[in-house]
Amino acid sequence: MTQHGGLRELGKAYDPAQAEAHWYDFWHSGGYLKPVDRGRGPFVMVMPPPNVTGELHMGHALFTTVEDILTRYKRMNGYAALWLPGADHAGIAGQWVVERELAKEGKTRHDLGRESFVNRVWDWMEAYQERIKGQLRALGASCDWSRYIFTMDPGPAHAVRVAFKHLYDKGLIYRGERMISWCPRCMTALSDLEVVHSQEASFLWTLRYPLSDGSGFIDVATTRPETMLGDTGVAVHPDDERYRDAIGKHVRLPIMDRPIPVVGDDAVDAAFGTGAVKVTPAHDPNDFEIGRRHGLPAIAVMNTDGTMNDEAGPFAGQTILDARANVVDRLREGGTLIATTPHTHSIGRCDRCDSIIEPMISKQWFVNMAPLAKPAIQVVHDGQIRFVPERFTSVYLNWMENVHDWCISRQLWWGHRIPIWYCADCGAVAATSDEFLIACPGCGSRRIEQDPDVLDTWFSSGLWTFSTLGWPEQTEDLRLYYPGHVMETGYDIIFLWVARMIFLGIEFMGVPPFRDVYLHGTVRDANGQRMSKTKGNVLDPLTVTAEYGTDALRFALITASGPGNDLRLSNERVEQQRNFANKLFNATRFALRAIDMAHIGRDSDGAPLQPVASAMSAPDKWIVSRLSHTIVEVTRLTDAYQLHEAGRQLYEFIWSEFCDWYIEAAKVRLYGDSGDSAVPQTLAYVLERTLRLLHPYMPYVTEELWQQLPHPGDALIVAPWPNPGLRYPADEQSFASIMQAIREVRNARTEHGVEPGRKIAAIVYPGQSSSTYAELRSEFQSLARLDPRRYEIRSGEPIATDRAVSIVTGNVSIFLPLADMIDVDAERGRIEREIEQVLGEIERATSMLANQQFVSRAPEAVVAGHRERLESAEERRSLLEKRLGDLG
RNA sequence: GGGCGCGUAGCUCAGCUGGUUAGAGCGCACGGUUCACAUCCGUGAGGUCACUGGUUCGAGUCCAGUCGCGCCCACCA
Repeated sequence: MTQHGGLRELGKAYDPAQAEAHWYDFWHSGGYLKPVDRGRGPFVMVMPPPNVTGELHMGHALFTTVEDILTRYKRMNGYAALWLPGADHAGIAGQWVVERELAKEGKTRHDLGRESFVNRVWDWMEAYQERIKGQLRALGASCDWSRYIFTMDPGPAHAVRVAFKHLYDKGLIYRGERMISWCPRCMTALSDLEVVHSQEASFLWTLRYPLSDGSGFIDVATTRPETMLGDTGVAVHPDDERYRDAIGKHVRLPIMDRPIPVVGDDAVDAAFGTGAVKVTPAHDPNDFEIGRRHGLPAIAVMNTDGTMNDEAGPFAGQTILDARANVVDRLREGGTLIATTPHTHSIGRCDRCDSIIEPMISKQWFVNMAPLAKPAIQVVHDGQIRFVPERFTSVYLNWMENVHDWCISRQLWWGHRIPIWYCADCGAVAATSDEFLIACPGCGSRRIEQDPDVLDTWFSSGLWTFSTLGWPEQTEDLRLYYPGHVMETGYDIIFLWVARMIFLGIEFMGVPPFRDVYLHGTVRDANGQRMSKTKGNVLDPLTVTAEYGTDALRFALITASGPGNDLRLSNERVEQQRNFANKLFNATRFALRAIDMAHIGRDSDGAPLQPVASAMSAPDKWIVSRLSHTIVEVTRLTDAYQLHEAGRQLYEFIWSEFCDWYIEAAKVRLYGDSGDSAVPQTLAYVLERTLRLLHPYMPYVTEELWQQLPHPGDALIVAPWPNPGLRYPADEQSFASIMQAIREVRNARTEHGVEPGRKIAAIVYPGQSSSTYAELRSEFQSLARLDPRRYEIRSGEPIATDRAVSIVTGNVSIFLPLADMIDVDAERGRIEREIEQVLGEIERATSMLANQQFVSRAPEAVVAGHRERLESAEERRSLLEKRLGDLG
């Protein structure tokens, strides 16, 4: 094993573990993972930084695969490819994993205090960052480790403060008392996006509120009876006949026994429930708005920890759910509970901990979105940013056009501290880009205190495309690598992350941070279920990789489904791709034996020369031509982000065309006595380019094998992307026709029960294809397993041969005199069926060609194709009919 | 209440810009130990492309509608 590529012993089967350990080091230590200017300018992709909360999962394996393919592809195409890795401190999720650890020791973060708790989280982050780096390497990620960066590193932290101050100074960040989503378990405010809504079964309770003047009552329907303790009004639709007279009157709130007004408001749906709504401005976003319109006070009856407060009177101290039950009981006893109806409605839960979210009025920091959204909509509208697949464009626009202000403060300890300081003396509020403020900028007082809250983790993520490059410093990296080209991530974080990178990129850098947004789907298990630890259906990338190899996992992931679609992964699927890697490995072993014995010419770069056309026979030209075709297709598909389809075509080309047909045909000349051939040259040429083509998709096995072959340069990872070579249409066709004939002979053999090993006689009337059959005589003989002494190629019209199976393929007649194995009647039946088929073909083609519309409107080539087809079908029919006549 | 995706062989999915008789892998059936590979090779069976209508010379592919499944967004008590 040499440090610099070089020859390694190839075993009998591909051993991924050995190759992976060796080649990753080779790439890394060779400096190939850093961007190197090769004249085509930069290609930049910033990695979505994994949360440092644990192990990598299959979603990470998927994004690594896609991004690594794109990076390797661009690198081979001569771009200074920068794939910038990093990790995210994961705010609330990061805090939570450490809190859970503490819980095992019977402690809470409050037992430690803020400072030592944060230190504890840092310990976790440092340990797990190393793990995550190792896991990314194991997946073959060819990212630039010299630029690896963490969201809490000094650079990004400084960027966060500078960005905050800038937005604050510009009036785009403000502090206000608003209705926000509150998680009573995490004890923090959340943004709308961190609340997951789902339909859950519950009840609709109807409560009776008596009018204060004794003239009757109003029934209200609610899903949250416990909030009635904080009711400060009842709302009805102003046009609702039933309640029109009540507007302006008061009702007496049961239990709390206080008068609250009845108001008329358009927001009330007269058709729902009783048409009257209790109004709790402190605990419902709708009620908050209604209350504001009518000047109703907001009485908060809950604490931030999910219990009732003193305003809840007799229920103070109870949990919300207990209070609900008790309030309902109490109302029932008092006769004011009128009905309890089963009802499913939407419940919001915390994205992290699944607790039920409470809407609460709270003083928080917000980003004023309207001015930022405007240009972020524009750049997508005018095509500066493109989504792949395209359908996500409208998803993005729809969200951005209706975006609400973004609540960015979190009552957590772990994260970027809000860079705002309050002066105890003069009451000044000061934003700073420094880590600490010594004195109040207003009055010079030292009695200042920093806001205790931290920022939403996505605030720093939103700056990631430039904070990673040194911003706000005007670094060389920033100048060279901003804006980037592709942002690859999951469709589930379009709003959380992609949208925010776009408007923050525009705000701070003046131009959008990337051009193409490639979105991948979710990796599911074999049954289409989301993988989760509780379900126990998780496939761990490293376990799978250890068993089948990284290349196998990557290829399984990439070929499973296209961009934007979810995909199913199973061990069987990975195993299939392991087999593919092994197939390629063995094909190369085969080729190497032939190549080692031949003197293979090289071009000026060291790549094997294209074999001399005059020395090539049809199979050589066929495979070279097919390779050229595959290069064109894989290039086109990779450029179009159709990586799954590119992968499939590579699979087809390598397994079916190269291995099953070319190598099998090549053996005839290699092992035969035909003397010199272009086979070793062709093998070297085709294989070397094929490995280059496959390298982004299967980096390890290709590097391993390529190093064994004559090749240009030192490392496949930086070898030039192959240009399509020559096409040989005539040879492609002639070999394809021989392939078809071979298949038909094999078919006939199987149908007639000929033992696989037995060599049989054959008489071929090739007609116009005589030169093809003459040239490929040995290949045909060998692959169809014919007896050389009883294999004849005859000219002229086919002459009946008794007791023979007859095959008509193209315009060629083949007779297999199988004597006693032939049942004449069955043979006649078979031919009749074939004639029927051909007649159908003839009819279709004839009617199409008779159709004036078709002939005049369809493209020339399509019409010509049908003409040719008709011609050959006619010929085929006459051959078949003659044969039928001969059978008597 | 809006929006999106999916429905193609028993299963999982391709089919990219509409153009022969719709493909792959797995599974199934039959048969194979020749010196690249049994992690393999050969042959085969299997599909009214969810349904209805339309556009077109031509539709799995484009349009409209229907049915079924899934997802996203939205402050309907």
